[in-house]
Amino acid sequence: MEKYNHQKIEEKWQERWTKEKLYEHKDEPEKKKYYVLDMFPYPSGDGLHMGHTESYTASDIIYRFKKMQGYDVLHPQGFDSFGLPAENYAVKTGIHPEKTTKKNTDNYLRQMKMLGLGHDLKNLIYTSDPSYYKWTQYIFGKFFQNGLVERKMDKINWCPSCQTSIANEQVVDGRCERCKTKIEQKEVLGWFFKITDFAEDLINDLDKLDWPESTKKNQKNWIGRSEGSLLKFPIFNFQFSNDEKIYAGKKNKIGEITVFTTRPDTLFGVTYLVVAPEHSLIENEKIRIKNYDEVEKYVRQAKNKTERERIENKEKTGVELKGIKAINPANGEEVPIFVADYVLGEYGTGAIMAVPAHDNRDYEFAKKFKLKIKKVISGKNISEEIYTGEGKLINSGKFDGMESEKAKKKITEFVGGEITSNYRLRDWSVSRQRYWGCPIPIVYSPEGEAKFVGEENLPWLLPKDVDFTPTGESPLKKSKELKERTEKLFGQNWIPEVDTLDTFVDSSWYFLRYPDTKNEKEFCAPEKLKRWLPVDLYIGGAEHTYLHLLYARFFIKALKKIGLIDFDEPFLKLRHQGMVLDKNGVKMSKSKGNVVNPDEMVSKFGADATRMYMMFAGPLEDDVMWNEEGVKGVYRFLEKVWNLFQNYKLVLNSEEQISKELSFLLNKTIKGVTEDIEELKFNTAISKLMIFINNIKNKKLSKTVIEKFLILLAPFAPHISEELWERMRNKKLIFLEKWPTYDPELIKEETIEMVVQINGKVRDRIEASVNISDEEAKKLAISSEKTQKYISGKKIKKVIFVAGRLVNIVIE
RNA sequence: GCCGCGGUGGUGGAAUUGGUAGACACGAGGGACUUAAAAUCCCUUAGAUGAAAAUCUGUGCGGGUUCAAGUCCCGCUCGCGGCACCA
Repeated sequence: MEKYNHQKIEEKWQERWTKEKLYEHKDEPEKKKYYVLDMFPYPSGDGLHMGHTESYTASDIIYRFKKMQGYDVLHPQGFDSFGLPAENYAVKTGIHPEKTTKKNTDNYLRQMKMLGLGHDLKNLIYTSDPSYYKWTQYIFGKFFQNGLVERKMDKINWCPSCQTSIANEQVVDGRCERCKTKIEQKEVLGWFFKITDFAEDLINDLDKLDWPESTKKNQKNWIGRSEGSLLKFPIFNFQFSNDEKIYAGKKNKIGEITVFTTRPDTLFGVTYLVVAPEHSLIENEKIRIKNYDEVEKYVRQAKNKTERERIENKEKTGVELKGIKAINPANGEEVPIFVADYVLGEYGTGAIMAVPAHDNRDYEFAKKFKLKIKKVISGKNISEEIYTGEGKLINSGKFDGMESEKAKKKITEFVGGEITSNYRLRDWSVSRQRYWGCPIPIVYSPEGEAKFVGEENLPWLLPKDVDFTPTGESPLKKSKELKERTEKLFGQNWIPEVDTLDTFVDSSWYFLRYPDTKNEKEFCAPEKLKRWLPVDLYIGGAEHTYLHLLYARFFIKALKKIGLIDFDEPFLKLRHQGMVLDKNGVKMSKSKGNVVNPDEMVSKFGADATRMYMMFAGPLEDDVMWNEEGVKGVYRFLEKVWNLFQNYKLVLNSEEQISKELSFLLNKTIKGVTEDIEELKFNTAISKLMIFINNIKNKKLSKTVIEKFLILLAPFAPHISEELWERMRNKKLIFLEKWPTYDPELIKEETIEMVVQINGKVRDRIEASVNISDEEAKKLAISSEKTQKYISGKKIKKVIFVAGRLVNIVIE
């Protein structure tokens, strides 16, 4: 008997499939379409990791399954190939990112083939390729022309030593992750996409998506809608007599502060206002603020902190703006105004009304600065002076006795405020002071006016004459070619934009390109968009919940608004894969030295076993603990299958008649496996395949039984299935076969094991007809010997019959 | 602190969505084959009591709803992930 040689089989079929162009997509318009999409990888030097292996295997299973079910399936792949690591590598080694990228993507492609992944390699996408980023720039231009892009000040983390901007993620304890230098905050002018314009739709449309509930909830919270009111507080300048503490009374109104509050019902309890360090009031009232030096110092300190530092500082800090006061519009009371960094410039209006009696943070602040605390809502306090819930109003003039809910509206009306929604979501800053990214297709006139370079000038190429050593300025600024190009096209003294786009821009629309990757006239032909979009199934990590998935949704909504597409959500169904941990449940990382890579696993166990174990270890969305002991289990299973079916002659009986029992088992397996794959429950699908094999020993098999089983196995373990399929003397590839269907008649059971419970405890099991009547079942249950033991002499209160399952006898 | 997810045998996990808890697999123990080992095959494997039949207990903890709870509700607790003074 021939031994199962995974290496030989896998290499053979990977070559054959390529040769026979199995994965190359050909339009089959008569079939129903199915678009299954992977989150394309960033091609790092480390190659594919096990997380990719897991999610790509999952989508590959769906691809093969749907294809055999008769769908026209699009299963593309590409690379998110712009990005920082390649640039950093270039700084270190002088090797151009283009070269690194090519090397890495080639390695990824080799690994994907090695795993038996069936992507259409004739339609790959590289986001760093001009033929792709031409359309990223085209879309940017469309957004620009339609008012969805805006240029404003942005705050970035700046490392003075590395001379570069640093992502939040790379700031550790306020210091640069790499060189440990203290990070500064720097203000730069940058481009923003107005994602906040779509906040409402981004929340509401989540309801129509088949996405994990947790992901939808998280996105909702991230966008963070809150209902509240905008209220205006007039501000006055106070004239003081000689003594600072005695002022002559309110004189001139100098303006007003608008606050956003979710609790307008507590307006009467306001005892001070707070503005964020960024608030324009401070700069505007410079002359009137008597302690401006102190205020300015505080503001400077606050602004220089990173976002995280500002937040981590639990102790409340702040400075009163002396010389000006605000008036509570509800009761005319004078209240002091503070600047404090617990109020954020970017949220709401950057100013709050403080109600220390009913808000935790205001309370802490008031305690520290010895400010008045005025209770205006009656409610049960839990061990503290503050009550943050709603209730009946007190100390609120004519609103006393009113419920919070109603008072919110009435008080807002009373002071001429406006009821509104506010979002936590911020506009998306897309400018990066980097080289290896998509150039922003903008040029500036000598007067400084920004202009889109125009579709005729796309792709607006990334210049090559650039030294990427960081100097504190965008690398493209050093390109002579870019400058000359700009002047040649637009005139003397025109200057190019030198920032590049956030790589999330590249990945926000790539799935629109796949159906038409070679199109030079459009990012995708309208009829192809119509046929293929939206994506039917998207598989990828949950870490993309907030950025990528939200940005892609925004792109679709923006493109629809502009009229370039006619659907409003990109991904109808979304599933996540879990993390791959080591066998002790610890995250894999280079520093811990516990990283397992696909190359190693495939050479040891083969692609089929590696794929199958990933899928068998647990539900797709759960974390997988990579345990080689566990891989053995599926390997043994494959060996068993191999040994059983490798020889056509040994396997077959001359007669095709198979037992009732076997056809029952086969049909049940077909049903179960089909339904499980449909729901991406691959672990239980595989267990059903195992059960089938465990139960066919000593049974007479036929060609069709074995073939049907092989087709069921094929999406999970494509190589071995194809090999055995060929050995069954089939000429056509297994993946061109039809997915088997089952006969519902053949899996009907005639008898069941009916459980008899007494007070909910199982006391007996009786063989009964599936169609047993209520009355008969109860009679049978009560008359059983075992049951009698428990119920004799007791009074039966109630008997419950659940068809096809059980009888529960309730006794006293 | 807030948000999300979760806690089932020695281990990974299953459970028709309120109806037989522990499918499938790993590991472990025993046996067969072998001079021996590996591989393979067969049996046992939630815990307790028991020679056995059997009985009781059991899905993080405490309550509740129900004829019936791993599944639903309330209160805790522990673990993981994310976000962070969001007014």
